[in-house]
Order: sequence, then C-alpha cells, then structure tokens
Amino acid sequence: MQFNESLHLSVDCVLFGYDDNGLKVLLINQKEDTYAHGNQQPMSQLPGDLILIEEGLDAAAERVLFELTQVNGVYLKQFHAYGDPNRVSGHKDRTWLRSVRSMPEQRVVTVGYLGLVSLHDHDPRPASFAGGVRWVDVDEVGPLAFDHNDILDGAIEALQNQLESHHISFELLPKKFTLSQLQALYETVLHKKLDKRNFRKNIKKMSHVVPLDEKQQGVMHKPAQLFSFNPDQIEHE
Amino acid sequence: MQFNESLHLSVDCVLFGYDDNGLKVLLINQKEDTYAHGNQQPMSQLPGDLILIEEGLDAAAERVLFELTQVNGVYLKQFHAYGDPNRVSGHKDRTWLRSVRSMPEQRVVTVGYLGLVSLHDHDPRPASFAGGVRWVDVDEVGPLAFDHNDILDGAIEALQNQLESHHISFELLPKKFTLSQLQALYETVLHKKLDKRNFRKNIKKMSHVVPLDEKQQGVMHKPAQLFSFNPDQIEHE
DNA sequence: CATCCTAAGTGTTTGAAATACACTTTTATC
DNA sequence: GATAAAAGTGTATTTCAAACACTTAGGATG
Repeated sequence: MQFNESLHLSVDCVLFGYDDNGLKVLLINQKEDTYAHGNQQPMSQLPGDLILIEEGLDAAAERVLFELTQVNGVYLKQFHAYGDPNRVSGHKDRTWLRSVRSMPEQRVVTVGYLGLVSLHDHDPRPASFAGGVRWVDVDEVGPLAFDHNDILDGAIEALQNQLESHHISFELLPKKFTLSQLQALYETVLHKKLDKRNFRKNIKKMSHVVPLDEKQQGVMHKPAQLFSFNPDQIEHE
Repeated sequence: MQFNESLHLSVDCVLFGYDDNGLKVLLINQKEDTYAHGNQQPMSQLPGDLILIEEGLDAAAERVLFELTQVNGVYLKQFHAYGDPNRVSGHKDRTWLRSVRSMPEQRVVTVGYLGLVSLHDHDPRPASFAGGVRWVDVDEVGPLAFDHNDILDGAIEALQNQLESHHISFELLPKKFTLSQLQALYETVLHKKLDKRNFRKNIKKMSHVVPLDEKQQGVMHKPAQLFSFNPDQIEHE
C-alpha cells in the first residue's frame, strides 16, 4: 500500500464582504507575468495556500488570508474539505502551479473557510507576490482556478444556512447599522424579498440586536434609528 | 518558511448504529498486545486511517471503514476536519502509533465522517489487524484515543442538525419500520420526548414515508402498520 | 417658510402550523 | 373471556407566519 507520504494540505478562504452595493467575494489574480511563456490568461482564484507543518487549520486560514490580502481579525470558519485527487490537475492550473510551487505535481487537499467582513471596516491590499486583490460581486464571478467555483458554491450555501441560525449577520455590517440595512443583507444573501413589517417584528425578538440612542445623519429623508449587536445576549435566546 | 512536506491526512468514521436498544457508535480497540511493553491499557478509538495518495476523501472513508469493520455500502458524509497540531501527540497515543505506523511522529490532520446504519442490517466484524469492534451506546462512551471524543461530539451535533432537514432517519432503521420506531429514533437522537399524535401528523405530510400493506407480526399487542422509505419522493417536498 | 421628496416606521387581520391532551382498538397470553 | 401492552386516532387552543397601506421625520428646493 502506498500511503500519503507527500500529500499536501491547504486552506482556501472564501471571504464575503458586504456593503450597500451587495455581497462580494474576495478574489486574487494570478500574476500576469507568470504566463509570459504559456500564453494563457491569468485566472482568478480564492486566497489560499499550503498550511505550515506545525500550524492548526484555523491559524493557517487566518495567516494565509492576512498574508495574501492584509485582512485581519475577521470571522473565519471552516465549512468543508475538498479532496478530489484531480482537483488541482487541470492544464491551466498545473502551468500556474509550476511557476509558484516547488512540488507542483503533488496532490493537494484543501479545507474551505468561510469569512465575513463589513466592507465599511476592511480594505484588503494585495501581498507583493499576489497579482491583485479584488472584491467581485458574487453574482458576477467568472471561472476560477482549480475547483474554486465549487468551493465558492459551498461557501454560499454554508452562509445561507448559517445566516439565520448562527447570528452572523452582524459580521457583514458596520458596527452601527439600520434595520433597513440588516433587511437588505438578508434579502441579498437569501435571494428573496422580505416583508418590512414582519422582518422588524422578528428582529425585535432578538435581544442581541439593541437600539442605540443615535440616528442616521446626512440623509435626505427620515433618519433611521441605529442599532448595534450585543454579543453578550446571544446565549439567552 | 517550512511547508508541510510530511503532513499526513486521515479519515475517521463515526458510524452510528441504531436499534430498539438505542443509538450506538462503532469503536475499535487498539490491540492489547501492542501494549505488552508499555504496560498501558488498550484504548478505544474511532475507525480511521491514513488516506492513500490517489484517493478521494469520500472513497478513503468508505475503504477505511470497510477494511477495519467490514461495513459496506452505508450512508457516509464528511462533517468536519480536525487539524490541531497536537491532536495526536498525547503520550498514550504516541506509544500506540509507534507500534502501527512507519512515521509515528508525523502530524496528522483528519477529516471526520458521519456514518449511519441500521443495526438490523449490518453486522461489523473486526479486521485481522484491529483489536476488536464494538457497538457502544453513545451515552456510555468512555475516553477515546487522540481527540476522538471531540470528533464524536462533532458527529452527534451534525447528526442532530441533519436528522430533520436531510431525510436521513431511514438510514438508521430497518427497511420496514413502524411509526413508533421512527418516533423513538427521533427521541433518542434529539434527546427529547415527542407527542405521539403530533409526530404522526407530521410524518403523514412526508410523502417519502409510505405505508405498506403489511403489519407487524408476533407481538402481543395490537400489531403496528409497517412503513418504508421511498427515496423517489424526497425531491418533491 | 411651504412644498416635495425619500425612506423610516408602525398594527391588524387571516390562515397555517404547533401544542396539549385521553380514550378506543387489536392482538397474544393465561 | 379477561388481561396486558402498545397501536392508533381527533379536537380545541395557542402561537407563529403572511399579507397588506398609510403616516412621519428630515433635507432639499423654490
């Protein structure tokens, strides 16, 4: 029997960013000059890399995300492992891997991480060795390298499943937010319209969404009440 | 930077078995004579092993489960990856690993798989190199090797979450079952009592649970109607 | 300062689903 | 034919979900 003497393990981060313009995913571009010889288009991919030999999975995800995008201190949760033996062996993928890895032919199993940030609070910057970092609307993501489209689909599903059950919506909003913003977030992620009055009825039952003594400013309509999230209240529901 | 040139990947299977006596987990015993020198008690653990270099994760879980327990063709789904760098480095664990692995000091990341069987239909047999296979009541599981208690806890949680949403209860029941058996299964897994009449009202809405022209036999009380599960109906709900 | 524009904010009615609850039926045994 | 044991069944009540339209506050404009 041949064991996995040289199997590699990576993490890939699906970082969702949200603001009033919708839900975005953070993608990095493979550097153009990588393809100088191969005559290929550079592809986009999820930020991910091999984990270090003495590093936990969660720590690896945090580190990799930071190294590639400078994004730090965000919600990050494992959601699925991808281990198809051929997930990394497309022609384009191999060409690229040869340019950046010492053992490009090795099989790589990856653990997908779901990350959430408010676009108000975080501004990613590409690492020197990454070809660029972009927020792309989730509905406008084209073909990605490797099996990253599958991983993205898995992350979207995980996000939808967890949005209601796990109190994670606030991770995508600024610290102070209006109920209309919260509702728009739900509508975007769940892909369906919600009734304003019923939505607000439900939110009022959630003790971790607390009204502030503060209103929206500088809008040319009735200013909305601001709310914030109180993590201490989560357990008591 | 030191990459994971020799990181190992395994799968561990949490196979739940159910019958009228409750919910069991399949454990294997590390072989006693392994400890001849070390003077240690043999520990129980989940069936798991390293994956092969060209093998998908799901395939690995299937193979490992079969090799260790002869159990075959069951529901098996990935639920979480465990990658703490020290998850395998307890003293007892190292002693045992030295006796069965060529590179016992290597870090191992494992992917946990949740498996379901009806104890009516499957009878596990230990592999020659496993020290024994036992069904243990989930409430009576003692300390396991490595981080297998954590993995078991994760599997129980995953099972509870999926029981209602994913139509998997029938995986734990014989092909023909009574509604009382189905209800007892729910009560066991969810750890709460359910109302008989309300439970049956809900089941009647599920078109994939179909009544048979057949009744229980040989019981000294009113014989129950038998039901079976029709997988074709699942989509239409 | 009156008007207009824009999004915020607010209650009630209706139907559906969840809950609580107790007696009758069928078979095997003695 | 009496007994034991679990199967099977219906209704009333409460809770939750869904549908639905107008009034309010503030900024901008003339």
